[in-house]
Amino acid sequence: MEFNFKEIEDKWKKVWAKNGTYTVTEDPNTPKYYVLDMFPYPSGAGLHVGHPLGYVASDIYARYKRLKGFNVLHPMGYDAFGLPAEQYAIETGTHPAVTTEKAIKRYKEQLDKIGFSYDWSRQVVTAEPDYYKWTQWIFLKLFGSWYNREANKAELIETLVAKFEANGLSKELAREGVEAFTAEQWKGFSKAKQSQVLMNYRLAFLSYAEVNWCEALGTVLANDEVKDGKSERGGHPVERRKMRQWFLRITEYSDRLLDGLNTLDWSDAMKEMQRNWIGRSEGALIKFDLSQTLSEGEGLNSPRYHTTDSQTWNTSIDFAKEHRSNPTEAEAIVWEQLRAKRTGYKFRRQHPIDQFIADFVCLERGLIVEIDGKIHLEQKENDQLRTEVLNRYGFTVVRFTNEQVFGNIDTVVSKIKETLATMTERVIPSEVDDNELSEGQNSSLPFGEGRGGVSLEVFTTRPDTIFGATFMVIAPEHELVDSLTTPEQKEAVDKYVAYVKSRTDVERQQEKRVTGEFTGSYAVNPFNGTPIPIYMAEYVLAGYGTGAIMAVPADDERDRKFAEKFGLPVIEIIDKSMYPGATIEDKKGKMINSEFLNGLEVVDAIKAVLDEVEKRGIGQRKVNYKQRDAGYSRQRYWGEPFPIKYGPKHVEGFEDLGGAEDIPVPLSEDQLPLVLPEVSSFKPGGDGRSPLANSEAWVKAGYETDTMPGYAGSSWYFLRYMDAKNPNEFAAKDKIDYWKNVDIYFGGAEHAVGHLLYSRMWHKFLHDLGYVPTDEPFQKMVNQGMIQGRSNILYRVSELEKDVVKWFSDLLRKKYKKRIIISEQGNIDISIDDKVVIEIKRFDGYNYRMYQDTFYSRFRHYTSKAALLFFTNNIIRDSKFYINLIDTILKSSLSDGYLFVDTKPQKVAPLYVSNGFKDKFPCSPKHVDINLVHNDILNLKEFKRSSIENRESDFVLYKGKYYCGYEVEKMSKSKYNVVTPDDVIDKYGADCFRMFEMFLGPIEQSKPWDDKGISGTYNFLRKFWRLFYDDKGWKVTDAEPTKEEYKVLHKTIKKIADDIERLNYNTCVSSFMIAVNELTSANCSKRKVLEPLVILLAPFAPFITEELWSALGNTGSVHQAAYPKFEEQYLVESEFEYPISINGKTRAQVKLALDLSEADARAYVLGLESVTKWTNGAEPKKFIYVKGRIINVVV
RNA sequence: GCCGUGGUGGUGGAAUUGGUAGACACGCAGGACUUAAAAUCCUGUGAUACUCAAAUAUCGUGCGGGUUCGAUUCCCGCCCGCGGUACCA
Repeated sequence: MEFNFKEIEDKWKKVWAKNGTYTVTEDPNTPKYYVLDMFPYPSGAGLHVGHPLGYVASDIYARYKRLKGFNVLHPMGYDAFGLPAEQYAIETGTHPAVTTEKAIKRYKEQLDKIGFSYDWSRQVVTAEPDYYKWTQWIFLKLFGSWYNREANKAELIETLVAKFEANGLSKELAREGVEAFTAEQWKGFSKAKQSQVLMNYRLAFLSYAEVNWCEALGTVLANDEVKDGKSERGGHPVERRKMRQWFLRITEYSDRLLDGLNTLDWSDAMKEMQRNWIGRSEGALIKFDLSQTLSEGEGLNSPRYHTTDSQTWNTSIDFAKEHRSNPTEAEAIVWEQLRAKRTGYKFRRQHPIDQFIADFVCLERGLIVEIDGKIHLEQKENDQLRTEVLNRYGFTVVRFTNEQVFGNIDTVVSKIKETLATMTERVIPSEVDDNELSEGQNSSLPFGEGRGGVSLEVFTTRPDTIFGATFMVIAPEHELVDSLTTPEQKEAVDKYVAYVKSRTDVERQQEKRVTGEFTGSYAVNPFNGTPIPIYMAEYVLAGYGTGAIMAVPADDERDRKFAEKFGLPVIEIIDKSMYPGATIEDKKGKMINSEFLNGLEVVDAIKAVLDEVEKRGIGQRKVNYKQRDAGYSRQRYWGEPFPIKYGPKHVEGFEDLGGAEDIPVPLSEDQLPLVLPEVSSFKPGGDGRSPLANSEAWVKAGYETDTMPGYAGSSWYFLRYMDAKNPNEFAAKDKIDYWKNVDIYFGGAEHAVGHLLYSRMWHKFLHDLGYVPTDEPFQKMVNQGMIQGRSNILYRVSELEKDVVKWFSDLLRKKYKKRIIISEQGNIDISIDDKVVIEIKRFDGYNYRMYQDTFYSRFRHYTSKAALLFFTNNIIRDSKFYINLIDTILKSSLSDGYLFVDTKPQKVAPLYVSNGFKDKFPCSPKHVDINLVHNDILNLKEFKRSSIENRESDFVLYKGKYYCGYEVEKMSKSKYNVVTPDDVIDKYGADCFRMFEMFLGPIEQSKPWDDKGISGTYNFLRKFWRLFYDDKGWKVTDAEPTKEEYKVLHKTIKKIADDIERLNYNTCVSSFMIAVNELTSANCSKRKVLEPLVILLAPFAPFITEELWSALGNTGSVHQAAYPKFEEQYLVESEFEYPISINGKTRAQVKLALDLSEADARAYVLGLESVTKWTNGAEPKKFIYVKGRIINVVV
């Protein structure tokens, strides 16, 4: 009887489904075991061969644990919200729900084919309201909670409010940016003000963060949609833009997330990555005063700029700074218009005047611009008073509303300009004495208030190196950039800031070139007053520490490079001569050139300098975390809606606010789920808002238009599996108490610092509120490697002028050698012998006449040379013609006054060149769907049919064919390199597919997909089958196995059980192969050997084993059988064949009894001819005898 | 850049605690069966040198050093691939 996998697999799939073989229920009498897979995002491309790698591994483990007697929870579901479905919706108009449902159906089909033992009754889908109701519910809990640092756990916000009501803001409760208040004051605060204060505590809170804004697409882009500062789709410019967004206060959990790692059975690598991500470092905040002497900024001595007294300045400046870094959207827009003297006058923003902070002020003319409808309401309440006071100091105030700013910024700006035009220099009324106001300034008030305030604060982990700090570096987006920049440096700084703005954080840190710019200002070393120049550079990020560093070139590699490039001094401060081999960053050595620190060891110096810093009040010790609070808003449609309305218009009880609009108010639990509305269009809602803004009803109701990010639903799904259909709770308490947490979690290492940190935080949070009994969600973690794809690459020819000029001039240079000159400026791109000049333009498809006319008028006067206008598109396609043309002109007399304009390009279409030509053209690589490619040859017909853009494409072929390049990389839809398991299963069956994936190599290792070796696994299954059946049929006997046959069995039992526990599945498959090979050779078809072997193999190949189990006459399922016992007695050996090494090199083998003593062994071995050959009879220097391992003779 | 991880025959990989490098499988070559092919089975297969052959020697785990009787395994310094780098999932 032949092995017919199709029949067998169909048959048992049905039986399992009918019998509910894999359905589990909570059973307090059986030990539980929870085996979890990272759930997939159901992409339109379907499951690819990389997904099942982890699923097969976990399925084997789950099945193994069941055979070992555990009650195993092994569920599957879908992370169904996500960008791809939304992108598809934008392109095609298909609702993401439809796309997603289709994809899920396909995934389910594919998964079922592979024979997984999932309990499908527990399936969850994050995009279904039944599920996201609870995601929203948890969000409400986060919003309604704060982190009590004293209790070191999250608590409901009510406990905080109670504390405020009792004692006001106590020292323990102080948070950055929260102004002190008493209990009485708290009670007197408006609802809005209270809400604003509480926002500093909530675990889900509103704040500001930069996003990738693409004006042309009118949308916010994900980081991987941005390449080189341009949008990946369309190549439009992308800018960083600040927006108000939701955040999760994960930083409150940083320490617990770190400590928790010690209790987890994860790989060291994984723990290390999380530790480094959280990045706890102990150091100090140190304030560097700004230098007065070296700055030449305006107004230092002019009374006109003294706008408040020193005490008020000091309290106001913190507010001002805070506001500067967190402008409202309207303020940000206005600032864009006012900054950099765009109105002709210098404006400052968030500038303290008297006891107030002006939004924008032009000190020169005394004009204040106020934007209303913003967060700091305390100012609003004093509008009247404020205007009066400001007038008294000689200021005029103009006000605009948010609506005016959003509506028409141009009108606002021209109004400001008009007002400025009517004003003269600021007149200080006589009754005000500016000098009086500025009394005491020389000690505490800022030199250089005009340059941003008192001091520059840095965070450093190496305060001991402060005497080696020869310059400071601030992030280009640092809040003080504008004020630190001197007029002379302004242009350069603006240019640099613009450059940095176009780059992502990753690009900035990757940059190998050293870039930066001098601000023109200086700080002073707080210990010895040495002036230190302040630079800005992209390698300093605003989000880390204070966004400013003291650079110590002697002790930091990056700082050193920077110093070299900008010619800054290096002061050696640590003598490492007594530590040879210590690297520059090791904390070893003796301090030198460091005043009071001289002679101290680095570790002691750190302590000493910290004490001194605190004593002198120039800074304090501080623990800093690299980890930031987690951005939780996405300007997208396909995500969970926030259960939030904005008061007061839309929420009862908020009538008392008068005008303010942006106080978030949570929905009540019974209003959940807040279901995603239908929208008229999936395109962005305009002005950076999500497509939800396209729903009129939604906007009218005052709902938040952003949605939650991808990780919202996936941060807690493993809890829902415990009680997937519960309509009343996210999961019932008794079920959570039974299943507790995940025992083993299979997933990719790519989630190390995203999903795995967020989930841990959510779990800890739910634990704090008493909803889950465990503090950690995933006890053991297995990282399966990725199966990489083999992508195919097309080479698209660039038609950018600069690329083409370079390429074409290189071509010409080959022919004319040194006669070619490339011109950097003007209209001429290339000239040859000054006889022929060539201008190269990228033709945009319109205005051909315009190109022609400008060209003629420009070159008409050229009487002694030929001027040629070529279009990039045309030259690339027919370079021979153009070179011939040039050649003809050079050789003839045509050149005098000859003007040539290229004919209009036939079409503006992408041009691709075959691999082999790619170096001959200016090309950029582009992925192509591997389904359109066979053996690296592109199917042109199908390619052209695949999209509108492709239909227009042109090709440069090699021998009549288009050869693609290839690359091994992540298998993903966006790289068009997905291989699905379906074909493999059709051809070889699911058992074979499972075993082959395992056989490929260790699961934690990545490897490119290649099914070349699959026939080996297939042969194994057939060989196994043939132990039971031959041509004549069933051949299993009840005969007693031989000792050797038992040995084969028990060797295998031991090996398989050991390897499964260690998750070395690839060697399991090898051992099965060895066992089958040995039994085949021994012609063994004995039940006593084969039956246990069937059970051993069952977790790997569930179908064939079930069939054989039933054929052996068993009634139940093999997957519910008992795991075979290993018996040592069959493996006991009395002899071992020792390798005999001479000087560590194996030269001979000899069989010796295992209980032989060293002396006997020595005598015997040294007498061997194969040994005396090397020793020449002499006594060896050494004789090494490792029992059961090796014998080594040293001569 | 930073963090993590990997590099072994023509290929995927094995070697579990420092102890016979290349298990198992693919591929390839030769042979058997067959009219033939497929399938199946058998033999060989790291490189080099020598040899009719058997055998033997030298080299060999990304590169360069080191520790050790002995290193794929431990240490130091490099090179390259892959994953992550906070809005792909």
